[in-house]
Amino acid sequence: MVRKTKEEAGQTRQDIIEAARKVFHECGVGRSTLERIAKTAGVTRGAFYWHFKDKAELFLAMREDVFAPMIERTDSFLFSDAYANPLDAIEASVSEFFRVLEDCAVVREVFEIMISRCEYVDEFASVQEEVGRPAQSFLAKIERVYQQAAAKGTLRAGLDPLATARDTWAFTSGLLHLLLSCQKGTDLGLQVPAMIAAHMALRRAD
Amino acid sequence: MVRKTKEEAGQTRQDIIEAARKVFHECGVGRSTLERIAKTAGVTRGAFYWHFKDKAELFLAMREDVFAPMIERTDSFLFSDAYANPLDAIEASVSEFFRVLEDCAVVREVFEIMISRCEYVDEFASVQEEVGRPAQSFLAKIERVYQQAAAKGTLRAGLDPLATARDTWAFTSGLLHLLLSCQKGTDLGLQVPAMIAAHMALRRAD
DNA sequence: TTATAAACATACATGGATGTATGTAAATAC
DNA sequence: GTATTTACATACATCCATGTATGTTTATAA
Repeated sequence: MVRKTKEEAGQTRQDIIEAARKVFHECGVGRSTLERIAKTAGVTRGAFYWHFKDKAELFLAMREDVFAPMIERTDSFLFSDAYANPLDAIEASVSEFFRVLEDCAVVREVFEIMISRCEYVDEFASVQEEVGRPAQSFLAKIERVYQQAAAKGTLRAGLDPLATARDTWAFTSGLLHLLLSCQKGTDLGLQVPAMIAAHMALRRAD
Repeated sequence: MVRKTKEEAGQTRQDIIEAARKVFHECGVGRSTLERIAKTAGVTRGAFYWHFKDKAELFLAMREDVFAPMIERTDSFLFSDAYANPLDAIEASVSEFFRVLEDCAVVREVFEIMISRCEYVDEFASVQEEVGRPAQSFLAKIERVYQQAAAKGTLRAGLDPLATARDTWAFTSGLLHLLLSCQKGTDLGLQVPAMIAAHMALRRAD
């Protein structure tokens, strides 16, 4: 019972990714030993080295596993034409992001690992750039949507779309970090929807 | 030449803290060996174990070294009575924070270590709480100042001081994280003063 | 049907980090 | 001026994590 079918091998790979998430979250990436990850997945380090080059590659795989669907999902709100007011699309997209973060433990764990359980040095320095890229493109996206709002006259008079986008960008990033690292255990989570609504209300035309 | 005077011993301790900052910043806290920190400071691990219990204690000392003056400084702006408009105090305080962050390499290094070069697990889990406390009290402080602004009529009509404080709180946190982890190397730093000004302008009464 | 290679498990080699125990010279207390 | 303690340096014991090399079985291609 050594050689598995391609399907079974794929499952093993997925098992390792999920084990990594658990162990990374519990021990931090640096202190997580490949031995422990393998054991948690019910395999040996042999299986790990077969599927991944090293810990960094596993980390990226784990991240990609939840990142791609997440971005796809929030973008679907952001670029939906179901909203007459572009500001509603932004609010819905941001709200959805934090709703998933609240409801989905897997997503939350991955974000917690990335934010406060990983040291971005050496092999992980490049990882940090990859993590920063979605943030950068989020800024570009909401700037465009704010421009649409300005064109439609739903953005408060006098507001510059780029400046407004940057403010929302920082707000979103800050909320994420406060939720997952600084203010865990407080009731901040309950305030999130109201905070988002208040943030957006400030930039709506009267 | 083994026993030093109290003064010299204090200098040794400071040397170790500064060496730790360098090494932590370069290798990350987890990968930083006490051997290397000691060597960088020009001492041996013996000196380290004399002055500190373990790596976590050193980390806290390094942090305290720059945190306390930083908070004292920003608070002096926040609570200064030199500003007729409390919103100006908030803007000055936040601006000063990011100015120091930009100008002072030591401060920036410590924040970069705390944000993206440390894993907050085990002994460091309590450290994370300590790091979160200034954030929590910053929220309480600016809420009070926003209340003062509301009382003086300088806060935009209809804005709730607490909600407004939370927004500024998230904005500030996000800007810090974007600057130090996600967007290093971009020109975001240049935009900071304008972003702060725009953020505050949005909540000023006409 | 056989050869090949996939999908691991096992074994081994290596090196480094931590913590503690001990040694020691000089500052300081008395 | 002596005793004591400080402020380290040195030496030692222990343990573990990584990476690679090798072995083994079976799916799969031909």
